[in-house]
Amino acid sequence: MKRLVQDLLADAAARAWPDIDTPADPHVERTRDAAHGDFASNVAMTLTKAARRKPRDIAQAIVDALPADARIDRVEIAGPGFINFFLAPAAFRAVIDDVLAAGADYGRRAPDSANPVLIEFVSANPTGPLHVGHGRGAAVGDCIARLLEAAGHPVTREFYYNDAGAQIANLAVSVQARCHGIDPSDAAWPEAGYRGDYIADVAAAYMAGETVHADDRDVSGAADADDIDAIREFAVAYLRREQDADLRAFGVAFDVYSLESALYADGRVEATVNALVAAGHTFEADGALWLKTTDFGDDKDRVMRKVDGDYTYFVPDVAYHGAKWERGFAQAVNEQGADHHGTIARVRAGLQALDIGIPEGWPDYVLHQMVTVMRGGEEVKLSKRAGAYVTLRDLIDEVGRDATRYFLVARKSDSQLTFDIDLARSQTEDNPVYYIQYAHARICSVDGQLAGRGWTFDRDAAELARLDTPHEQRLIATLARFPEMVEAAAADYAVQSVAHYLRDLADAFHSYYNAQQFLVDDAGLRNARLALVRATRQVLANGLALLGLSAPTSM
RNA sequence: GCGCCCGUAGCUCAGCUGGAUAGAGUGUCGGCCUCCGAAGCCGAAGGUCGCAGGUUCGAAUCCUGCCGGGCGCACCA
Repeated sequence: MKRLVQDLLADAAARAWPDIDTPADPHVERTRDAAHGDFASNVAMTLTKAARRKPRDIAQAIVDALPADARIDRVEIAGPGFINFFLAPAAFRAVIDDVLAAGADYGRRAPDSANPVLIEFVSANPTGPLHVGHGRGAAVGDCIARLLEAAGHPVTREFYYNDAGAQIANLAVSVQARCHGIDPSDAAWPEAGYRGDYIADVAAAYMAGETVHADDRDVSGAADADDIDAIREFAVAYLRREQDADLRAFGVAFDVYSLESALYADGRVEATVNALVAAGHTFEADGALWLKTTDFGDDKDRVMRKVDGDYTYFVPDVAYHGAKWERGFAQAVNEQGADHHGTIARVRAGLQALDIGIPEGWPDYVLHQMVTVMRGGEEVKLSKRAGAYVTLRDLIDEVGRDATRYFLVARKSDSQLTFDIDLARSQTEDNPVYYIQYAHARICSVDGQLAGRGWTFDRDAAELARLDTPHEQRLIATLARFPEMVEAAAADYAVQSVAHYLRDLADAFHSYYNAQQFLVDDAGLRNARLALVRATRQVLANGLALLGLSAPTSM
């Protein structure tokens, strides 16, 4: 509908002012106040300079040139020069049939294989259990993936992790110490070792010769406390298995796992270094090889190869993203914690230096701010080394999967988030997610009542024209807004919009429910109201699915 | 010191990329179940949109400078 209004306006403006450059895509928005119609546009105000006329005069000229359309009831000029559109009631109500006909596809665009998107998220290193911050990344990333799918993109969910490097070496040393019976309170405990109790679990499993399955690999514990390579391989597999179990419990699944070690094994890292050297963007200094990332907007040059001959993590990062590009993803999204924002400029710079046609702003980044966890009125510090830990698993167990997911996506990811565990637990009955799910369950319940009274829903008997109360108007308008919301949220990676929309929709429904009886004797009215309510249930379910939440039929 | 993010009702947060009288939830106060589920509804109170300038018909939104909070600034990832 918004599209229609935009097209009419563009047409009218062009005809009213053939000489000026009128917008092909004029700004149109939904009104907040019903007195302003259903849609409003400010085009007239934006043309004051070019047309050298008063905004209201311009608006009048545009309105005079507006093509007639049966779907538009009337058009008014208001305020400083807004053009307000009032939809024809029949066109307005058509959304009910649209929803019922489309079902789970309402608000979704047909998949377009020409626009695949890769979204990388979580990407936690296998050095410990996932914590709340990873949980936010998982919830936000998965929700973005769902939004992009709804917007018609084939989506690949990818998890990248470092399975070599210094952190992993530290992990292996920590597990080895536990294998030798050393614990963090002993003098012999490694300096920066991971102190968490889970390290002891890994060591025990390794010494017991357990076999773990993770990421399509099986690894058995060699039970040899002196074999550091075997320990490392086992520990990585063990912790990856644990992370995946938690992610599955959270309703998050990945299509592809990428390992940093693979980039070395297949020569990709070496090839990337050679390409960068050949492109002339490198130099040697102080015994190290550097990349002139400052040529591409970074604030300082970066070391690629250290004095000891090893590459810095930044090199495989560039190699990895170069590979992503070559896999055909013109759109790629990286969802990460904001504490890694410093790497963005250098990764993009490295990709520019490769000179293989990657656009400057590629890939897109969505950064989520820190999650502060409160428990017992105190902040719980998240430190893997200290071992004080609020795991994602804890939250799922204590707060519930749906509520945890909802809380983690209901806020703009740019904002810091305070997750009060006690509050989330004690407030389970006041939880916003229940408010939304309750609306869905209530409608299902109405359906049950319908059958109990010997009626069935009959769309053809529904007299939709009788849906004229303010509650009904508001509910219909909210249903009509869903596709626009999905499109905008997908374009902006704005997961919180979905949560807020669902709140609004549930609100519109609950008010209606309390104001009007649906199961009335008058069949024309009853079926009309049922059509509206069923359409509402469908959109609630579609929206909940975008967040990865369940749509219970009873609670 | 430099860079990024955030300051909106007592508290937690929205605000559709510059629009009309700044909105929800929660908390406080007052109402609503012989009636499809009260995990609900209706109403009241609650604001210098951190501060100061600037841009223009119009600013919570864009620009600049301050103030406050967070996160980064490795030959760690």
